[in-house]
Amino acid sequence: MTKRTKKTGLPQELSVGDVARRSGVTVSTLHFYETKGLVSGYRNAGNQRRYPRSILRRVAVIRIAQRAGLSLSEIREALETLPNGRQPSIRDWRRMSGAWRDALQDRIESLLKLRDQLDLCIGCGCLSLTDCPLRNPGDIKGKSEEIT
Amino acid sequence: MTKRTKKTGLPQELSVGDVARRSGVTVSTLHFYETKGLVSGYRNAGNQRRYPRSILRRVAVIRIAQRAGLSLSEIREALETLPNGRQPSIRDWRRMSGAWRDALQDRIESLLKLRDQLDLCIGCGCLSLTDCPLRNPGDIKGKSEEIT
DNA sequence: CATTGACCTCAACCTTACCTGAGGTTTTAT
DNA sequence: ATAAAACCTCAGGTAAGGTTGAGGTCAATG
Repeated sequence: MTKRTKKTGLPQELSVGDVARRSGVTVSTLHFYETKGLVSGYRNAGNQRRYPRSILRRVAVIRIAQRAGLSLSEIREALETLPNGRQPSIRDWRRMSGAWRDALQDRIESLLKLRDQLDLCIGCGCLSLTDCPLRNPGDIKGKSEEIT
Repeated sequence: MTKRTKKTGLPQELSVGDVARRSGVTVSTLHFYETKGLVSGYRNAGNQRRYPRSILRRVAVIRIAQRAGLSLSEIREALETLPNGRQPSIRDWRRMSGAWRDALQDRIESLLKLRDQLDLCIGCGCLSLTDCPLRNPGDIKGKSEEIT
């Protein structure tokens, strides 16, 4: 554990281990995120990673975006839109999370559609290639030939 | 293309290429599925794969289950519950797809929850570690210590 | 001031779901 | 009968998202 400020009991800079414990990701994941350009920090005299407390919010944002279905590279791109490497402010967070919410909504809608098709088709069980929406996601009508 | 029955114009047995064209997966995917125990067929005198027409339904079922979010090994397990390697009947299909529908429903619900939390938190932007549901998916209250 | 836990780098490995290509055989069409 | 198209096996590759381990350094503790 990195040393603590006497007054607050809160460390002002965090080691990888601190960040790992507090953010719920492993140290190796933090290293990995660093190689992918998702997080960064500085090094102390002994070449050990040190992070400002804002890293915690950044990692939280990354994990939320992952849950919403974004890939790490999409997340990196989104984080890169922050002016000169700033940590996400409330305003930034609002903009990014709004976009992610919409992507998430799209995903949800396509899953709902699949679920409804399943509901329909569980009853009939036909799985007709030309007619069943489950087999024909794009709604492309088959050739004249019968298939299944 | 495998040779066709004179009467119907429909091949009674299908080659990998036929299956690929008709099912929308590639030949290499069919090979791959075979190594994973998801599909099987027999071999002709020249060691080429031949499949009964029911393979098409089987592949369709696999792809639907994938879209619903199941892994290939889960799908294999489900297909293995079919008595003595039978192809899925309407009854089987109903049982499996019912279970998948429920798994899909769970996924949808967790995404909906995430979306609603995003909606709430887009406004506030706090991302408080101890209070924000987005940062605290399991609803576990943090330690006494303040974190972010 | 020595020990022990935490860190460092780098390379290799893991899982899922496939794809690619080399080198050789079989089928189909002409 | 022959050439082209399709098929075969097997090894190796890809991408994402990490994990593991070796060999060595740094820092907090008694």
